[in-house]
Amino acid sequence: MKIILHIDMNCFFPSVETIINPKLKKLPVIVGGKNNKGVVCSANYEARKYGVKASMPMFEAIKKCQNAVLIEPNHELYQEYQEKFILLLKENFTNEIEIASIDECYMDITRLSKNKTPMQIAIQIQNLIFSKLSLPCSIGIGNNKFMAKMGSNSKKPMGITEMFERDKILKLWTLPIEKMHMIGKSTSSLLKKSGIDTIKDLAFFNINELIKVIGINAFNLHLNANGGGDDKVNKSKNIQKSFSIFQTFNKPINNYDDIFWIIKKHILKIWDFLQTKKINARTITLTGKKDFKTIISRSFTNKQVFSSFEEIQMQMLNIYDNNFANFSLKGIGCCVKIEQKYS
DNA sequence: TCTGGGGTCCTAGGACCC
DNA sequence: TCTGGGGTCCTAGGACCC
Repeated sequence: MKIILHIDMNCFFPSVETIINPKLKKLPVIVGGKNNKGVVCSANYEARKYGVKASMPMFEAIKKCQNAVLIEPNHELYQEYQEKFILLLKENFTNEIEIASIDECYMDITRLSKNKTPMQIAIQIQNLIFSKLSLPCSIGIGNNKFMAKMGSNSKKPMGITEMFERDKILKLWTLPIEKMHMIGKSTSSLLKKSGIDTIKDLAFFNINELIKVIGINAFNLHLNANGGGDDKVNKSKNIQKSFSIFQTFNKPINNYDDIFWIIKKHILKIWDFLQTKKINARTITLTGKKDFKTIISRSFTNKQVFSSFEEIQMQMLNIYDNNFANFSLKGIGCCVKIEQKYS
């Protein structure tokens, strides 16, 4: 049986901003879109006291917390701090780390737990990250990734929660279905229509009936609801697969000159990224947002990797001409799929 | 006269996450 | 006052090859 940890940085973006600018300490901080536009990426606990939550529209957040310090997201900075805490974990604990997102990772500590309990290791990790980087985190401990993730979710900030088989009945099954990892809006609404309101309901639901409700995904979710799941910490997932830039406009646009410059601007950033990282791409995707729900994407794959900025630009404009020319667009995004190197 | 089956690559869209 | 941006993974279907 493996021992898996899930490390989750607490309100990571505001925490990093506070390291850079210690004056923010104890002030309500909201990282998100500017000028009343966009949504909240992340808010610290001082702001959350006022009811500010991630993914809430900015205007609403500002209304709830008028004295909040507003900061535009700086992804490069957060990336830097992610690298720092991952390095810290590798140097002091284990290489068996799977990065799950900018502020979370899984660790396989099976081998480390010969001499210490998982709880002791988790406490050490939490203390180390806090003392070296001033970053608070929550940790979940389980026998697979799902249970570890559910553990770290259950106590924030600075929590450590065991989520083993023996904890299933009290800590997992009592949760409402929408609190389950990988169950979002659409799946939870399907499940609720079938009378599944808690994770326990899901665990006891007939698997064949469940397949009829949510399709092939039923197997995995049913396994998870019963406390099982994937226990392989997969280092190969740490490789980035794509890179994209998206921009939403105040008003829909269909003027070709405007479109041309926006696409060019996006591709310049993409080309710069490819050059800096010394990586290649041969598949590009243009995404157009017609309204806030209707998103269309069209892609093109070249025989060889693209060798110049101009080549990508030409193909991207081609995609636009052939698929989007008649629409007004509320947003435009460009994406490249990264070709993995073989060694 | 009938028309398999395995495999790969590509595309579009959807669900989910932070 | 409207509802961001950057990712991952999965599915299903079509084209094409042998």
